[in-house]
Amino acid sequence: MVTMPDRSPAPAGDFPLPAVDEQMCFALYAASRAVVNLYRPLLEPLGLTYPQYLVMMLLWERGECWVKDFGSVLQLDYGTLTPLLKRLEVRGLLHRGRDPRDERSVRVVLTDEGRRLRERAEGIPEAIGRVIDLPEEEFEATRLALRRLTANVLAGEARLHEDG
Amino acid sequence: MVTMPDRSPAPAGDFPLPAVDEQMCFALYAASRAVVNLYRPLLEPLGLTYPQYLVMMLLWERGECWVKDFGSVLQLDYGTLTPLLKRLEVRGLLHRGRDPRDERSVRVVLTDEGRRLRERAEGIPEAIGRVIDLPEEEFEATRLALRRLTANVLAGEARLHEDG
DNA sequence: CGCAATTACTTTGCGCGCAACGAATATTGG
DNA sequence: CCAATATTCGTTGCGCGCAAAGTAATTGCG
Repeated sequence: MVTMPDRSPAPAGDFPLPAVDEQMCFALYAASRAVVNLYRPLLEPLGLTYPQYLVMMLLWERGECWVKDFGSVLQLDYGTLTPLLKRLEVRGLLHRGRDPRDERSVRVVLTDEGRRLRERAEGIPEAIGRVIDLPEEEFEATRLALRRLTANVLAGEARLHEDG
Repeated sequence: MVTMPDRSPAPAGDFPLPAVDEQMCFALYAASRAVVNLYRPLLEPLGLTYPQYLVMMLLWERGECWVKDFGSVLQLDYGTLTPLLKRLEVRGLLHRGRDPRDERSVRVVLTDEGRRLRERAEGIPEAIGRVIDLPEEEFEATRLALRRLTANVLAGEARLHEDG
């Protein structure tokens, strides 16, 4: 890398592309990262990352899961889930084991320590809500709009794959 | 890892935690990843990842940038930007160089090849819009709701840091 | 002026996310 | 029953995203 001359190059011309910070995709990307960053200091005392917290919430809700359940609910693939679950197992929060009736499947169950961690996580959603501080109605409307958006995106993607 | 017995363990009890797939944070996380996945096949022919596309859009808009501009607009830190910009430089899409008037700052300018790439990217926003297929009004409302949400999150985060 | 604080960037380490490839088990069709 | 196919999971490689620590240049203050 070399030092550069002082002049400014000519701008790129007219702009058929919308400005980056006015596009839906960027609004989503920025909002998602901002919210995950909000969780970080609350999850750090529990020793959890945000995706690990999602996995633990599903386990707290169901008590047990198969790995493919995490995949279908959280939309994560095995390349992400396998090492993530291994780390949680090493930390003693869960056990993993093959289903004897179908040796392909891996069942995941909470340990007592994993169950106990739930109590320390109970205040998190409310704490997050206080910081975000949006009217309940607007908060709910935004959440539902995101679900419709995601559903449309996944449907559109499927449409592309089946014909063109 | 060992095979496991057949029985299901008892569920975790009552659920003061809302279900994972009904929380705002997960709606955001899922929507953001779904949309980025929608861009992937469109960006792959250009040899760009999604964050690289964001950087290029800002450059197409301004012609040149300082590294800290990417940081403030895209909310990315140097640990992400430095290697990303190096990869784009190796690909010949931009040049990086120290500002002779302030040797701390690094200026980033498009190469001719980087400018030419813009033409191949022009159809992307419209193609994405066709796949998402939401009424213009709802699309816009969701985008603005996300901007308000992000603004509130960042303001709330700042509030936590200044007093407690 | 001198020196502490600040700014702009780089580097390292770690945990995702995802594609691509591969392995093992289960299911289905002939 | 056997072969082809599908399902479930694992591994590898790469590019983010972020924290923490470090470097070099500039600014601000007494």
